[in-house]
Amino acid sequence: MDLVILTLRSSRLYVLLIERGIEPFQGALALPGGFLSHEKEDLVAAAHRELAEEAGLGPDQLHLEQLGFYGAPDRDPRGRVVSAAYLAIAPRLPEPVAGTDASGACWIPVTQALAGDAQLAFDHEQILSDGVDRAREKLERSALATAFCGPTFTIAELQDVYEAVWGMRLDPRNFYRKVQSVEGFIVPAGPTRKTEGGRPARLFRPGPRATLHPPMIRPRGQADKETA
Amino acid sequence: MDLVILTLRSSRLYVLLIERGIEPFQGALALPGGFLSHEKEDLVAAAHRELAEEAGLGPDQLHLEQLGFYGAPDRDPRGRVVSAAYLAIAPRLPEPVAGTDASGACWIPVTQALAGDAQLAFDHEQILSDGVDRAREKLERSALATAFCGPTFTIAELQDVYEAVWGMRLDPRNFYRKVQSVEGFIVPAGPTRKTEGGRPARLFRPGPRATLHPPMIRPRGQADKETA
DNA sequence: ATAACTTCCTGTCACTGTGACAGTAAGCCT
DNA sequence: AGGCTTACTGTCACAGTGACAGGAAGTTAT
Repeated sequence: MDLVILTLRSSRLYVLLIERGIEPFQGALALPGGFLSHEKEDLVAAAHRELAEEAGLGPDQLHLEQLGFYGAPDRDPRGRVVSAAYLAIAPRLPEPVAGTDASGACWIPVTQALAGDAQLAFDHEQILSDGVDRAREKLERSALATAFCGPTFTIAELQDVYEAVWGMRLDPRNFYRKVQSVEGFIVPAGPTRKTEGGRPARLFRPGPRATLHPPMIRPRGQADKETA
Repeated sequence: MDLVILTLRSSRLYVLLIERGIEPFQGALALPGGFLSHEKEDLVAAAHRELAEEAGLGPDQLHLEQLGFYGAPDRDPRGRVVSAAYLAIAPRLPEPVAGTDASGACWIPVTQALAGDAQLAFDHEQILSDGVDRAREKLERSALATAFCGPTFTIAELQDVYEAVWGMRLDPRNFYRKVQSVEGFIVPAGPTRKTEGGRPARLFRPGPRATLHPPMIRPRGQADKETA
């Protein structure tokens, strides 16, 4: 079982990778994962267990969904290993990795992990790519973006999520209009305010609606955020 | 491994089901499937093999994609069985099931299979429901609908696909405008014509474009086709 | 042949939602 | 008080859709 754990750090999309301590691919970076422990363990429960062990993440305030299964006969030199991949979205975390048992766990920018120069073990580059694609698509027509944020957030923070995952800049004014027009996407969280430099921003919570209608539109063929 | 094989028959969406000959769930309807035969067989190859055995469908002119894995500990009374589910879309077929080795294979309307009165084996009702949902979503932003048709088709036939899968009626004039405006979705297939009652219709082939921009819009909260 | 009928295809108009802008409001700092 | 930063509100043109009517091209009936 492999896990694609995504989060946001300083306006960039990061993935949790682990340096392998054993062969094959010793020393290379790989997605966290493992095998099923008990005979009667649920797959989702196993994913949550791995998530707690490797990243110290509890099952609350965390999005977890099936990504796919990867079963090419030659993906593992030891023989046929069919792996179930899960996609997890974690909110912003204060510290990279807290007390875990994994040796070399670290957050790596997705752009860097997929650049090609960082060789990932097995077919993990493909799995990571599929996971990021899934996240990009789900931002369009679901409220998944709120999973990247804490319990409350500002609209600017939410926009930051979209820009980091999609890798492009968005117009703040149109973004405000859009997220406010979709009823039930985000709801005001009291008159509370948080500040950081300029005028205080209103806080919001995730709303009851899970699907966005009409969907968020991802501009096509636009310049990458990195080049801006 | 389980297969959700969908097709269109007389403007309705059908799924291929098989009456189980052995316990557990003997006599109940189930999705076709099987276990991996050779140690080094690819998963997709295994799906194609099952597809040929159970439904007589070759790998050409057939859409096949991963659907998900189902691993609840109690899904099979014999113990933990993790199953990989595939979604297959087959074009209109002249006869239900040709010379296959499966005993009681038959096409069943999806509405009937999901009605609840037809108890499916294991968690196959859930898998089928997920497969139909996947197909519904992919019709919105991909050219998957052409997989339900033969090598050439009319626009009315394509609309039939959308109406059957979505379970709702669409306006033919707006549908014409929409599919023609998306460049590369469908391309004219010669000046050929086919007829059936009224004015002959132009024939089209699937175009090079796999994704639809802007996407096909599924009307929300509309009356079901069956009630019209 | 002509009319009726079927199905295929083309237009038109109002409205929703977006892209692309400028401008105001509300806090901090000097 | 002025300047700076960030948060928020409006306005206009345009693309795309929903909801209609009407013409085009065949078959069948009279």
